[in-house]
Amino acid sequence: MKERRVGLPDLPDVGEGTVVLRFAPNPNGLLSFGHSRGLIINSEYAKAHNGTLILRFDDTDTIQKAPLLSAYEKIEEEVEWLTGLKPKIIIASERMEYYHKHAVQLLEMDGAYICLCSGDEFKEIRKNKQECSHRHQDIEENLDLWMQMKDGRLKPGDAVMRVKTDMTLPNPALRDWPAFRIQDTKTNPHPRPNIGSRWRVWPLLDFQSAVEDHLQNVTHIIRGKDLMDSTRKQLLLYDKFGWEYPTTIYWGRVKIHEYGGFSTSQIRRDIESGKYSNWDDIRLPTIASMRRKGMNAEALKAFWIELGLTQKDISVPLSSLFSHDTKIIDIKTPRISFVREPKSLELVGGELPASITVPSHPEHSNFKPRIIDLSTKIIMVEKADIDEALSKSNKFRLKDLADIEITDGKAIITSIDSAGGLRIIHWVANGKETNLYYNEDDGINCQKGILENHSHPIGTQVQLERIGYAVIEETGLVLSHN
RNA sequence: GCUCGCGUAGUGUAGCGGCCCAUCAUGAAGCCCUCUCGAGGCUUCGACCCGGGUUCAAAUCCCGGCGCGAGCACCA
Repeated sequence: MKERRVGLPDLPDVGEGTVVLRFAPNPNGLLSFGHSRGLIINSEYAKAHNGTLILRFDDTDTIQKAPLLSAYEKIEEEVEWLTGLKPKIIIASERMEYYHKHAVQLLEMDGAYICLCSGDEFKEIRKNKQECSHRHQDIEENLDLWMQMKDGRLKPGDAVMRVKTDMTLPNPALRDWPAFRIQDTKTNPHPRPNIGSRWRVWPLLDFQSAVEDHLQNVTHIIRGKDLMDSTRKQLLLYDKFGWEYPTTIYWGRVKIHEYGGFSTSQIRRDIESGKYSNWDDIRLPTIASMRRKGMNAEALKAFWIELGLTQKDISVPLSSLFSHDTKIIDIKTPRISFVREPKSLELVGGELPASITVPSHPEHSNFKPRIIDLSTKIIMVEKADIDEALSKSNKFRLKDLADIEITDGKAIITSIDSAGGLRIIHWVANGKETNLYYNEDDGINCQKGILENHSHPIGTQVQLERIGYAVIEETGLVLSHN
């Protein structure tokens, strides 16, 4: 039997120098679940090779995916939470000089031209493997047009800079791809105050990313296979500059059963319109939301490492992620009782003590035990359990308390010690009315119930016995998962 | 339409010429343990997309088919 490989495959092409990887989100919103893959895979390799992780903000679109000023710091914090690493920060919008410098250099090498075709016109030309007239402008003309793009004589939509590849390339995506376009930053200023309306001519992803990867000595690019053609475009650019392209690795598409299609832009609009309360709304597939619900960074890490780097498109249920999380949180969550649809029962008979002490965890004694006052002799149990009592057996074991027999709303104690063989149910004495919130089909459900009195601070993750894990918040409980 | 990529149990994943009547996890079923329907332990179930070829030998290499996905934006 061959040995089973565990964890991530070895990183290929690890040379003498330091390994440099990057994670490059658009700060038009906070990180979503999907981002965590790129972050974890790249950071794990960086850690394994004692290399560098670059967090690069690709904030070069001020119109369609305008950056969110507050996202920069928050993403940085999310990255540290998720990876445990302090990444090197690069902000594309603050590095425009470099991109412009390389643009001019490329024009001077006759490796690019300013194209005045409309998008539709060029689409047709590309499809037919033709060349547009602008392709044959001489270098001086191109440099002049570049100036016109920069100084405002050419308006957004009038011109783009295209990298001269080959219009007969079999892959249509690679034919003279666009590298720079004009954005009206007077009416749509960049939200970073030091950038604002300073630039009109902005690089597109393929150019900006390619140049920056070279400038940062990125050694490995690991990303989704939807960016394969992007690599091929960038390779053509690297050839012109005589640079060596990093090693690239791709992963396939992942779909989570429970998550529909969503985009950061859409989430942002929905938050702004009030559909969602914020980035940590429990319905959202964001890192902020998952964190709020108690998800562990380690679970996310284990989950993505398990999926690995295959290029096949996969679809996984959320329960697969939760099973990793359960393993991590089970030992560190104190147990507490929460009764949904409570029905009260009066305890009758038996030698009932005034209070009992119950452990907060079945195996670990590092939690303070719970002391439960029984002086009122009234307890609450779940309606579903009572219903079962009516239909099947009316005998139960109240967990950690007593064997009982239910008749007419009374719980007659038959034994304090467990006689065994009885169904064990949970209960609450002296609880507080509390709401348990959980998301289901893009809606928030609220389950009312009685939560056992406790002294856990806000933010504590607990296990609601027989129900699942939840986080205690100011306004109630938020279900993690069961 | 053109281009690229991918197809191993229900879901993920390992293996990438002989060690494979195929790994591990998850899931389902059952049992054990436990004063939770949680955790833990054990058992069982279940897969190499199809068809050719190469080879003494193919999940693994080649070709064809089929299926799935992505790119062809003045988004990232």
